[in-house]
This record gives sequence, structure tokens and C-alpha cells, in this order.
Amino acid sequence: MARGSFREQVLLAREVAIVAAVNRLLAEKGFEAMTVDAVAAEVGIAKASLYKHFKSKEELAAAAMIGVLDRALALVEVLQKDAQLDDRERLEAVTRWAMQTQLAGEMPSLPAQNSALRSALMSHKTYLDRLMQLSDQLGAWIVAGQSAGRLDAGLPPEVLLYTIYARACDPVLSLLKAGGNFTDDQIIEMLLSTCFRGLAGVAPQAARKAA
Amino acid sequence: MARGSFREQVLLAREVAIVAAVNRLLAEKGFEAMTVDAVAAEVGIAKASLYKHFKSKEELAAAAMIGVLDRALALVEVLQKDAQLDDRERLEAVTRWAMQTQLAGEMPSLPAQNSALRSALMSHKTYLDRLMQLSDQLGAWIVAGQSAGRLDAGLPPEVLLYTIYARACDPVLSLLKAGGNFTDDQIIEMLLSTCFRGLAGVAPQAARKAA
DNA sequence: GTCTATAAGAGGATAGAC
DNA sequence: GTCTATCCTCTTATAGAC
Repeated sequence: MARGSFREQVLLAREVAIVAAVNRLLAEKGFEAMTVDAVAAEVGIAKASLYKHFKSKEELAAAAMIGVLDRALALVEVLQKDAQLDDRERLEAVTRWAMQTQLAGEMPSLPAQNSALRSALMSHKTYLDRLMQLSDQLGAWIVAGQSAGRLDAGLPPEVLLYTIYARACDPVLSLLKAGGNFTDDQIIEMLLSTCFRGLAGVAPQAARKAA
Repeated sequence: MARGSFREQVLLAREVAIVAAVNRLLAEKGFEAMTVDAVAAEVGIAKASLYKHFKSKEELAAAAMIGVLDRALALVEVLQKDAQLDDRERLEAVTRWAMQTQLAGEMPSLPAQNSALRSALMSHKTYLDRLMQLSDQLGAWIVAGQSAGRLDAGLPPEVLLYTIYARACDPVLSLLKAGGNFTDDQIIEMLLSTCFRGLAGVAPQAARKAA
């Protein structure tokens, strides 16, 4: 892709600013409660100008969702190259990043239930493409981790995949943060533990043998 | 409380029907996307009549939320009396019930993020009373389960409590159900496993000793 | 492309007759 | 308490001048 003229770069920067504002508002309020007026106000431009860049509220949200998938894919690429890590550690690192992103107020809330956004995204080519790319990469790590005995091989890989995705929008994070008793790092490490080791902690058999 | 006249019972039955409709719509669409018009249509009465029973949309939702807390409290009471169960099994049973309720489309979605509903509920006396009652009961089981070595004692009890609450609105349930590859029972047992035993399954130490 | 102004409609809540 | 009709606000999206 060519570098583009100065004017084109200004426009591109504006679009970046728009997507950043959408990302933040989506994380703060969710899709339904986010208004296009609020986006325009945060960027500092007129609402009509937004519609020159993105043709609907759904497109705005899709751009933010694609952005977060791209950041995830970039992280995955780095982790893949790190030979010091095994596959389970790579999955933990991705989960940690997702939790950090949510605590930082930068994780646009995923459309879990039947939302207007969900159906829009399900017919959005670019979004689906990125999502499938990410799922393929994580899926490969999951299967390998199961073979290596580092992940529960008794569960279908898609169950593990969805569970990791769901941790990116886990309400427990904001509940604990609102409680104010823990630092962000403590919250993340505790929830990583519940995610990978469960509420039971060390398996009962191991505890019995240790006693 | 007296039994009330026939007319009073008819009105009570109508309120029950209203709350049931709200409960279902809340589970299906969430608070923001649920419209009062839809509630009135489902019950089969005029919207203005709804407002004779409940003074706002928030009050409608609160009634549904209190209903589900009451059902949870009733279950807790039964489980408490069952001497065959230990505390961890009681917590698993509550989690299983919550998941079944969600899969049945009868779990009104909890207001995880900053929603209009959340602030309304946080100043709703009856709701908070029931929520605290439930939290106290579950909290007691958690602490006991930790002492007995059946739950991870390295985590603060509130982390375990919130995690169990969050499983009631876990998006993984609907994702797996939408996939169509598993029965409801299979989904629930798999997610109970990820919840209590984690994605890693049997703890690494135990696996190593078994080998 | 950016702006101001406005269309078009959805949705929460109420008035007033019965 | 139930109904019909209506108010009023908020929100998405567009028209049209510059």
C-alpha cells in the first residue's frame, strides 16, 4: 500500500481517532448504550462527518472489533515465535493480555447475547475473517497443549477456545476492580488461576498424596 | 399474609405473568434491548396497565431479578439440608442450576457493565437484601470448602463467589448451544468441569505422579 | 469532508375516559 | 385497573450549504 498524500494521512489519522473513541465507549457502555453523538463529541467532530467515514453505527463498532482482533493477532504472532514458551503458556499469555485490556477499559464488549451488533458482525466479511484467523491459531495451540498433557484432553477444543474468548469479557474483572481490594495485577493472576486451574485449585488427588 | 379476595388473586396472577414475561425477555435480549411495549404485548395488556403495577422499566427488571434470587435461595435451602453433600458439591449444584436456567432461556442477564439497570438495582433495597442473603449463604459454603481442602484456599472467597455468579451469565453456554454439537446436559457438565477444575484439567503434579 | 439543521422513528411514560 | 391516544425525549441517519 502506498504512503498516500499528506491530506490522505490526515484523514487516516482521523479515522484512527474515531475508532479509538468507539473502542473506549464500547468498552465503557456496550453497543446499545453507546450513542453516535457521544462518539462525535469525544472525537470533536460533527456527527454527520462520522457518517462520511462509516456508514452506520454497526460499521463503527465493527471497525473497533476488528481493531482488537488485529492486536490479538499481532500478539499471537510474537508468542508463536517465542520458543521458550509451551502452548499452554502461550494461551495463558493471550488470556492475560485480554484481561489487561479489559481492565484498562479498552476491550470493546463482545456481543454475547442476541444483540443488534451480533447479527451485523456475523455478516461482516472482514470481521469474520480475522476472527477465524485468530481461532485457527488459538485452536492449534489448544490441540497441541492437550496432546502434551498441559490442557484437559477430555474436553472438545472448542470448549476451551470459547472459554478463553469469554474471559476477555468476564464481569468478574470489573466486580473485583470495583471492590477496590486488589491491584490489577492481582486480579489478573487470580483469574488466570481460576481459568486454568479452576475453583478447586490443586486437584484432589494431588492434595491427598501431598498430605 | 392473608389469602386475599378473588379479585386480589387475579391481580396477583397478572403480576406474576408480567414478571414471567419480563424474565424471559430479559434473558433473551438484555435490559437495554427489552422494550416495555414488548412486555405488554407478551402479557397481552396495554402498556399503560403495566405502569399501574410497576412504576418504571427498572422496577419491572428488578422484580424479575428478585424472582431469580428467590429461586436460588429456595434451592440453597434444600441443598443446605442435604447431609449427603459436602460444601463444594452444594456450590456445584447451585452453579449447575444457574447454567440450566440460562440454557432454558430463563436467566435474566445480569448487568455486568455500567448499565442503567445496574445503578437502579444498587439502590433497590429488596434486591440488595436478597443478593446479600444469597452471598452470605454461598460465602459460608466457600469458606468451609476451602477449609476442607475441596476448594482453592489460596484465593479470596469473594473471587470464588463472583466467579460462580458470573457462570450464570457465561456466554460460552449460548455459544456452545448455538453450535449444536452438544446436548444441554453435556454443555453443563463440560462447563462445570472448566469452572471447578479449570482448562488444565487434572493438576500437572497429579499427572506427573500418575505417569 | 465538514458543518448546521432536521427528518424519521423508536421508546419510556402519562392523561383522561370508562 | 384497563384501555386509547398522546407527549416528549433521545437517537440514528440524512439534506444541503460551504
